[in-house]
Amino acid sequence: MLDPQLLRNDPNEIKKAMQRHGADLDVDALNILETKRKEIQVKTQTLQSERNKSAKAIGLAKAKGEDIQPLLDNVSQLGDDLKTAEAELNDVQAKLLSIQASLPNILSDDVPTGKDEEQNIELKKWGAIPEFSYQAKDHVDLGQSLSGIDFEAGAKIAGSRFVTLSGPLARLQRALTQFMLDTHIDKHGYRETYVPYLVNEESLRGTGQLPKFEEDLFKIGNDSPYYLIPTAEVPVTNLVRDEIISDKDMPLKFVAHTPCFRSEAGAYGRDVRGMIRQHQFEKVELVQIVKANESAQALEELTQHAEEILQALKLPYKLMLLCSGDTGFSSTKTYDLEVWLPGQSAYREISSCSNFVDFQARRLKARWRNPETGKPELVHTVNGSGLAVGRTLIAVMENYQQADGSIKVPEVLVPYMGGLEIITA
RNA sequence: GGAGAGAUGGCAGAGCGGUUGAAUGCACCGGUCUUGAAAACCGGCAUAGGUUUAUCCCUAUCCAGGGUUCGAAUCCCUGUCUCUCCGCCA
Repeated sequence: MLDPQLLRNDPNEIKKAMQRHGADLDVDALNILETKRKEIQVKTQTLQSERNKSAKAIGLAKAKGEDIQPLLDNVSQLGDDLKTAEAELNDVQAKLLSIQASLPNILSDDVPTGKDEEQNIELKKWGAIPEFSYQAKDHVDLGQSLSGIDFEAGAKIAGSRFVTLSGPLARLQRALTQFMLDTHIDKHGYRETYVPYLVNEESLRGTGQLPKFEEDLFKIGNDSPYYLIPTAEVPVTNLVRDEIISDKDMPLKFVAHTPCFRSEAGAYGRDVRGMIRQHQFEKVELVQIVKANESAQALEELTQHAEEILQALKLPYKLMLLCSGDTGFSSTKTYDLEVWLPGQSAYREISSCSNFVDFQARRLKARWRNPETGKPELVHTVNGSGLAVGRTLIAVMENYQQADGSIKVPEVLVPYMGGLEIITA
């Protein structure tokens, strides 16, 4: 959520910023509502003030044993007026809030203007693209010939966009997860966290998935529903909801491994082959809770931490700066890491790292106490995948494939594979 | 699943329906004292919103949402969460 103060003071400037992020703001409607809000709020507060005064007067009179009936007569109308005014105020404020909730974050100045992913900027290319003396196989073929990936079984048990892994490939996915966690914990200083995979509505509001993106989520129950997490960002970032963090605990750096669940409602026909786009996938997520002036730097570092995993696995990748049109709703600036997939002869997203500044924190009421002022200040939140494990598995399989269909185990993973160096059928 | 207890400031913990935004203690900040520190003493110390150059002032907030009342932290209802006992269970 944007700073309402900002919205009030300079709506036209916000409108411009919103257009860059592909949203619009009806300034006139906003101004009308704002004026109305002020008027009704003043009226309501005046009435409340009157009520409080007379209630006190009555209390005093009663204590002295005076006749309070005339005072009571005086306030008979007040209650109804107040109730009407309060109802009106609630109404206006709800409307204002829904406008605010629908507005995306203001993009950072260094985010290039652009329509879609075509206009993203390539900042870096790392690693040599492997060459094969044969037509490179994709992970589907590799996995089936190794009897380690079974899409039919996934479909039978659950439905489309589900998969089962077994044997060494299942272990390879676990090895990747462990390797990522260990690296981030031991080398990058993150704190391991275990969190619920089902969350309530409030948590999803906090991180901005609700109210706008409900169709991307799996919902369970109706009266007070749970949602399957689409990313660990939701439960992990909500750790700091309604908290005031002590200065000496800042910054907070969390890493969590969770399954992620996405309905992929808008993705019919996209990536239907293989396990690129699943309803359920594993991800290791990095979350940093930092002071306001530290978030830009934190994004750079966090992205670096994700890159180091790819480098350790010797997987070729590109670092992309997303353009305005491709940057997510809550983000001010996003880097994507795209890994090379020989089976597709293409780079595909494997990590997305974003700086949300105070946008999530405002909703979350996530603050830290600044010792200089003694006052609580909103934190900044930064997060990114470090990495999407399912896609990393694919990348390893395809990049480490050998002519006979076997897969070499990346050096850093061998200890996690119980010494196994080659996965064969 | 059954029975009971509870939810109050950064933390702990008081609070007869009536100047209670809330006692007290701890923590924190400033000061006195001290060679320095500790102790002691004095003072300050919630959050959000409205108005304001600013001070002031006003409003809201004692888990959440309703209700009773001139007036609710306090009474009633509903929900959420926590704790204790019993049962069940990985």
